[in-house]
Amino acid sequence: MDKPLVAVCGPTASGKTKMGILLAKHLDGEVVSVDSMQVYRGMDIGTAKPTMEEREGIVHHMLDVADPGENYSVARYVEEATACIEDILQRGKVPILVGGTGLYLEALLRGQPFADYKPQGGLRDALREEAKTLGLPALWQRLAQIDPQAAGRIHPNDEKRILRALEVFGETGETITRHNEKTRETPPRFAAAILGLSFQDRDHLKARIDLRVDEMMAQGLLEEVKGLLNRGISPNCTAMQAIGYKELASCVQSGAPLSQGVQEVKLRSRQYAKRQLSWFRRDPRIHWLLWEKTPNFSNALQDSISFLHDKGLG
RNA sequence: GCCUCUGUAGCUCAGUCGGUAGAGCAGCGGACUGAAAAUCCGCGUGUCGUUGGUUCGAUUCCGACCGGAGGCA
Repeated sequence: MDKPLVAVCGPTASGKTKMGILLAKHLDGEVVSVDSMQVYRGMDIGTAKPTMEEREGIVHHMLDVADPGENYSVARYVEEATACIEDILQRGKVPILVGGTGLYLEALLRGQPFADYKPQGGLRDALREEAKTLGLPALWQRLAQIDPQAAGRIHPNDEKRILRALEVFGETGETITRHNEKTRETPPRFAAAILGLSFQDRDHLKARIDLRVDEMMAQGLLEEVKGLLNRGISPNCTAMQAIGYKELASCVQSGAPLSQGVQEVKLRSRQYAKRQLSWFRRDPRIHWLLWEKTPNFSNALQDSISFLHDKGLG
């Protein structure tokens, strides 16, 4: 705690990257990406990873730290990004956390402890298998027996969370409810001044998303996706769940018209932006900067600086 | 020109034997603690093409008109 840093969050295509770089230049900082997909090497266009030119000499961390074939996770992210932040602080620079993955940002700032085991063990697969054979309701019933609170909180259709709760219990002997309680008891590791970027009018965000997807196609997103498939990256792995990748990959495999795939990417991006907003909007710490129609970075920078000043930064 | 079919939510369509209507998708809202660009939950937003007629009452039945599709000439 008590280590001040800056974060920039918001929905996709809201201008976080550019804002982060402006702040880093102004505060003599380095950017730490908070993005669950930009961690993968070779996934550049579709994840809107800043190019070397766009970075303007600002050092970026947590990009290209995993192979698309690996299964990355929040736990690994928190560990690695924490090390980056500590290092930046030690060198007397300001860490600027930039990205739209809400869970990663929250876990990172909180210094979230995770249950001490490797999820690669067979239990997760075994549970998944049981869900198929016994049916999900049976597993939810089991959860209700060992952890009624969790069962009350987790919807009977939410397979991922039911399996996760049973997994934590199976691996550690502790319920997920107890684990979560313990997490909440530990004080946050970092204090951050958090800026949130978005548009006043959702239609303007939609327009920006559409435009950006078209730009990605022009930059060769299709080739990037084909390249990953040719390298033998499975369409089932986590990296290929990324928006833009999974739609085009299925286009390539099914032979469906590309225009249809592009429409799908735009649609899924829009829906993703809504989920991001729903995550960030509930966070009262966030200082929002809302674009009128298009981003106005110089105004935003001024606004940010005075906000940071109030927070004792800058 | 004549005949047939058709017009219902933003889109695709169901339905009302006459009592003002409902699905999927889209959209909107929400949840989220080791896959999170993932996963899950909730919400119907409507001159039932227009206009006359019959009727206590018409989106529903009848006529005319308008738009769309097809057929015959």
